Amino acid sequence: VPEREFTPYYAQIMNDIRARIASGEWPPGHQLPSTATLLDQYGERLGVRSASTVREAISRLLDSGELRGHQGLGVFVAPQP
Amino acid sequence: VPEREFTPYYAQIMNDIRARIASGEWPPGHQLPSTATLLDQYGERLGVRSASTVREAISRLLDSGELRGHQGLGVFVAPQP
DNA sequence: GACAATTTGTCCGTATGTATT
DNA sequence: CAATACATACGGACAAATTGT
Repeated sequence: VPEREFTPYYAQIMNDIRARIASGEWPPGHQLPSTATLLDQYGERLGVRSASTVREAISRLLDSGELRGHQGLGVFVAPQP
Repeated sequence: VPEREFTPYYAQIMNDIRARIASGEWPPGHQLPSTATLLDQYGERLGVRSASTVREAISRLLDSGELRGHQGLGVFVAPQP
C-alpha cells in the first residue's frame, strides 16, 4: 500500500468517486459496487482496512445529494440536478 | 431515558443544534460545548452513549458549513453566509 | 524549548437493525 | 425464510492543534 500524504482516507475516497462520476465512468443512475467490494478496492489502492471508513465517505456524498442510497438494494449515482 | 421514536440519534442531535442556532441561543461565533460535554447532555436527554454518535452529527454540520471546527480549540457556530 | 492537558479529527472493528430480493 | 446490502450505534485507539506551565 502506498505511503499516504495526509488527506484523510475518506476524502480520498470521495475524490475518487467524484472523479468517476465526472468522467462519465459512473453516469447518473449507475449502481456503485457494494460497500464490501469498495473496501476491497480501496484497501488495495489506498490501504483502507475498515468498512466504516468507506461508509464515512459515502455517507457524506449521500448528504450532499451526489449519491442516493436504497437500503437492501445499493447506492446509486444521483440524477443530474 | 425516553423510548425512541425512530429518528436516528445523530439526526436528533443535528435538529437540536440547529434549533439552538435558529433561536439565537447559539449565535454566530458562539463556541459549542466540547464533544465530551455534549455527550453528557445528550446522554441524559436522548440516551446517547457514545461520543462517536455526537461526532456523527457535528461532522455533518461541519460539512454543511453550519459549524466550523478548530482542532485543539473548539467548534463554533459559523458566521452568517 | 519541553511537557502536559484539552479538544477536535480520523480510523478501526464489531454489533445490530432495516429493507429488498 | 435466507441472502444481500445499506444504516445506525458503540467503544476504543491514536493523531494533530492549541493553550498553559
